[in-house]
Amino acid sequence: MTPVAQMKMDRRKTFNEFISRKRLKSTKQRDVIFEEFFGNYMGRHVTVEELYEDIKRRYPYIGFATVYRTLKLFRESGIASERNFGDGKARYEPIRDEREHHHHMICTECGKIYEFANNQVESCLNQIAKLNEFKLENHKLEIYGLCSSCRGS
Amino acid sequence: MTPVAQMKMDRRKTFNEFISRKRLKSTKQRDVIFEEFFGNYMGRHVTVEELYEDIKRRYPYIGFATVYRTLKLFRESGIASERNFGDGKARYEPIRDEREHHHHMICTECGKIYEFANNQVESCLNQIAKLNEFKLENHKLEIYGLCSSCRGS
DNA sequence: GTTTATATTGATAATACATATCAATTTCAC
DNA sequence: GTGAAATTGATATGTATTATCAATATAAAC
Repeated sequence: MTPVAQMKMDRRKTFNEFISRKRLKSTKQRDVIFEEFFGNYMGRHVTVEELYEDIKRRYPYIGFATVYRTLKLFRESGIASERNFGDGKARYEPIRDEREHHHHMICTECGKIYEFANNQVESCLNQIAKLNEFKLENHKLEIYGLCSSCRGS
Repeated sequence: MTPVAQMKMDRRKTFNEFISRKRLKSTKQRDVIFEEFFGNYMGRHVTVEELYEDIKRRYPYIGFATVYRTLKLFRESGIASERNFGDGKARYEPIRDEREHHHHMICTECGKIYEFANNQVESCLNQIAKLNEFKLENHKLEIYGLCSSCRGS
């Protein structure tokens, strides 16, 4: 099994456990959205609108609000993260590795989103939190600027 | 002159230069909003609504849209920064020292916002940008978690 | 100082993203 | 299978922000 397939299975397991722990129900719609999200949007940052449009083509019976609600469930269950890069739209991203936090560089010219991870930053943040007696739950780090392609023009 | 008063004067100068460079006009409303923002909101993170309500008490003739537009001008001219801490409302903050970037810790329980600055993080980010041939324009870092008061309860 | 071109203002309409509502339907524990 | 409870999709509502526009204020030209 490929690592990606393995990961997807892990997320499915996590989500199923979440569903049963919270006494929720598993539905066809949630299955479809899960498959689409974890099948086609790995490493990407999809808006609700985009995911909905994508799903609607093959599953026209699935409603807009359901996509919203389901992505929120993904977030609550810890298998997806929600981001906001300043354009007013929430973006969702499948979580690949829950241990290694990664961050984003957003090109202000072309809008492309690059990812990076850095251990030194992580340990800095842990230290800062500790120093301030702050119990770190989550953190977000974004770099805005010009990517190598756009800085030339 | 106190450092704060000096800083305020510097920002005023920057803003006036911005105004004349862009062939905009200086108005009573912009003066009032400047005074209020740089007088009472240093080190704070005010929403447009809050600032508007505050100003309206003494200057009822100043409209909502004007406060919006003016804060946007402050941001464009580089004397204020805009933040979004996930509650859907933009928050504005006077820029005190343009050299030293600072960041925020947000308590998910009481909503209180703490600030911190860290040289090591800054140099890390510069390095990361350099490594990726990214021209760094701006960056945002937020830590979410429980503050020392809230983590006990 | 007067004229004139242009920016600004405030009230409000419009937009956009997100959430709430609710009757019909589906799921699942029994 | 039955019934309680969750879910769904369509749509209404809410909330933050932006656009519109006639009236007004500003500043440059004269």
